[in-house]
Amino acid sequence: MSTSKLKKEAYHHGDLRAALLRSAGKILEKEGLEGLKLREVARRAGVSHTAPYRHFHERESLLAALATDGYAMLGKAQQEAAATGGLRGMGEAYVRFALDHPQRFRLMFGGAVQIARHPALREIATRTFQGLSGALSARVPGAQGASDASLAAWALVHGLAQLLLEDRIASAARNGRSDEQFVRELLATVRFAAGAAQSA
Amino acid sequence: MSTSKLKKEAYHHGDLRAALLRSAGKILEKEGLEGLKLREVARRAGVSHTAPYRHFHERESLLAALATDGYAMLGKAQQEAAATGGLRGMGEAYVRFALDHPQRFRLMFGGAVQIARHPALREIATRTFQGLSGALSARVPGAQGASDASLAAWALVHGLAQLLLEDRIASAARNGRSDEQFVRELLATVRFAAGAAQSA
DNA sequence: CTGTTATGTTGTCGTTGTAAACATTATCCT
DNA sequence: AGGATAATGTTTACAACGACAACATAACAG
Repeated sequence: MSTSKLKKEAYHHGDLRAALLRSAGKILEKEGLEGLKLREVARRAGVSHTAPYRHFHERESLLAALATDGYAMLGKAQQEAAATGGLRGMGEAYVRFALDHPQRFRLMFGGAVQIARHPALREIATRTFQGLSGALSARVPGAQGASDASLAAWALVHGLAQLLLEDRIASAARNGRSDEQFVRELLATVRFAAGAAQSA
Repeated sequence: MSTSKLKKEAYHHGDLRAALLRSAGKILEKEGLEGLKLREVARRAGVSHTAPYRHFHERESLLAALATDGYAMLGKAQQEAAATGGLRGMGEAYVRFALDHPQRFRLMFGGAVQIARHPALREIATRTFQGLSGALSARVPGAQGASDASLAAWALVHGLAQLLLEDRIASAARNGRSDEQFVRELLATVRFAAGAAQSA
C-alpha cells in the first residue's frame, strides 16, 4: 500500500489548481461573484486558507482563470452552433450561454477582472471574438461596413443576453414565449446592411 | 453667534445622506465599484465610520441609491436627446451616457445590486425603460413585432455600450473613427422590421 | 543521496462590514 | 416653555477576509 490509488491524506494534493477552479466555479454559479471568497474555495478543496496563493497570487488571478475557462466554453458553444445553426444559431447560442451560466458571463463581461492585467485571458478573449466576428463578416459584403455590421450583430446579442440576465425585460414584452422563442423572434426583427445611409 | 451660517462643528451634519452620496459618487467613478468602501465614504464626509448606517442599512443600499441617481441621469439624457435627435439621437445618447459614466453604468447593469431588493430602484429603472421603449415602439408598426423591434434596438445600444466600456472592440475595427462617429455609423448598419420572417 | 525547488501550513496583520451601547440634537405634545 | 421621544452621530467591538512571512514537507535533479 505504498502507492495506493486513493491517497487519503497526501500533503501534496496532486492537482490542487484544477480542484480549486472546480470549487470556485461551483461557488461562483451558486453564490455569485461577491460570494466567492478565496478562503471558502480553499475550505471546499480541503486545504488551508493560504494554499490557493501558491497557484494564484491574488484573488483576481483566480477570477481571471475562471473567466478564461468561460471563454473556452463560449468558444466551443459558438463553434458547435455555427456548424449546425448558421449565423442565427450562433446568436442564439451566445444568449443561451449567458442564460446557462449567468454568473460566469457576468464575470467575463462585468468588469470585475481587469483584462489587461491577465495576458492569457486577454488572448483567449480576443481570439474567441475574432472567430465570432469573422463568421459574421463573411456574411456581409463591403469592407468597413461589413465590420460595422458584424460588430452591431455582436452588440445586439450581447446586449440582449445582458438584459435578460439582469431581468430588465418586462414580462409583458415576453408575451408568454419561452426564452428560445423570444430570442429567435426578437432577433428576427433585425436586418443588417453594409453601406446603409442614415434614414432618420 | 448662536445660529451662525457656517456651522463649523455641528454634531448633526444637516444633510449627511446627500453628502455621502456625493462622496460615494466621486469614489465610484474614480476607484470603481470594488474601491468604494463605506468607511472611506464616511471619512470623506467627515463623519465616523458607522454614521452611514443611519441612512443606509447596508452597503448595498448605498449602491442602490447611487444606481437610482444613475437612472435619473440616464432618463434625463434620454429625454433631451429625444427632443432634438430623434431615435438615432436617443441611441447615441444611451451610449454616450455609458462612456461618460462608465462605473455608474456598470453599477446600474453589472448585477452588483440585487434590483429586486430595492423597490425605489426597481421602480425608476422600469419607468426609465418604459419611456425608452415607448418612444421606440411608436416608430415601428405592428403589435408584438413592434415591441420586439424596440427591445432589439435597446439591446443593440446596450450591448454596444457594454462592449465599448469593457474595451472589447478591437482598435482595428474602430478604423480611426471617434466614439461618436463610430457609434453613429455602426448603428446605421441596422434596420428593424416588425413582422419579418426568419431569412437565414 | 543530497540540495534545490515546488507545494502546503501556521501564524499574523490591517482593513472591512456590521452590530450594540451610548451621546447628542431635533421635534412634537401638552 | 418644557420634557418625552425620535432621529442622528459616536465609540467600541467582533468576525471574516485578503495578503504576507516563516516554516514544513514532498518532489525531483545532479
